[in-house]
Amino acid sequence: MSQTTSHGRRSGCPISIALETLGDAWSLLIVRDLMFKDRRTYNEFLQGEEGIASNILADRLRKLEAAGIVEKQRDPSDARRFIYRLSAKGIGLAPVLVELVVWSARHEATDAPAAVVRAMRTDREAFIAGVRQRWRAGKYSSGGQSTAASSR
Amino acid sequence: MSQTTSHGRRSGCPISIALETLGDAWSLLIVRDLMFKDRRTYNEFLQGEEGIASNILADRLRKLEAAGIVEKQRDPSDARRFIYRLSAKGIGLAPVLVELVVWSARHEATDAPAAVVRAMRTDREAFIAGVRQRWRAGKYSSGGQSTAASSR
DNA sequence: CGGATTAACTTGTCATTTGCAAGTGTTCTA
DNA sequence: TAGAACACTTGCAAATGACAAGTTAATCCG
Repeated sequence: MSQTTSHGRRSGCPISIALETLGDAWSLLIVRDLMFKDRRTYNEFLQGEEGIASNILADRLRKLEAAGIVEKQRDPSDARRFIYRLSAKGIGLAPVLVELVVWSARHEATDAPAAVVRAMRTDREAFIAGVRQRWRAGKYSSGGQSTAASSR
Repeated sequence: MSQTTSHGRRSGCPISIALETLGDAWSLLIVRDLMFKDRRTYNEFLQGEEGIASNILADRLRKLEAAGIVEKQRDPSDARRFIYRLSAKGIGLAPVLVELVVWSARHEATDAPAAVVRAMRTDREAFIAGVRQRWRAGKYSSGGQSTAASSR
């Protein structure tokens, strides 16, 4: 590790700092799972369509928690489980992910429902507000029962 | 490489697809250099404050070009040089980077000028329009002479 | 014109990270 | 109380990353 600055970052650039935590192939997918897919446990992440390896998942969850993006707590109703949630800092990534989806859907062939992408573009603020609301609602309930990313 | 889908992507999720190109520690920094710092040549990227290794830089430039995010051409005024520019797809990442800067500046100690961050937040659309304009202006001139990221 | 310089890479080597398969320890559940 | 669930860990081979030292081609300078 070659570092120039006093606090161990490669530079003070906000983009660079963000990438030190999020700049890899998996971290933002975990955030996506938490934000849009309501996945909350280790096994739910493991079973995601991209097929993350278990050791990498454990490592990334640890780092996301250390970065204050994710919070971990035992499931009160089943002590084998841990429940992972986004922190306020984590849910703050919603605009970034929304813009990334819009960009990707515009330039690549994705399976994102056109209606959702349109909602992200045309009702951007409302869409993000909805994500935040769902997050707040899920904060104290174990089983959130809302649709993952509804348009409107 | 373990891939499930017919076109070699790990999934059809737009975020996952974007991360296959941009999900590493360096690619978005190159985009940042092109978008905000007016760096255009290999050596300018190399001299960036984060200290990318030369082989990694060459690799990422190749991949960004293959992904259609960056375009490469010989410098007409000096045939030793190549000039790298963002494509339309590349400049389309402006909203993503802007949101990333805003998020990062809010949650970490960065050296981003407060005025710039405020402009990004409060005049978001105007800021992005400005980035796009500078990009368009630089498209056919070799030596762009505009300030990197002015507020106002 | 010819030797020094500059620019853009490549190559070699070693350290770190990743991906896969196979465990391990703890808590439920029947 | 025996098994299954869950959240990891460990071991190892392969891929990727960092660092230093080339290499090749095009200018610049005398």
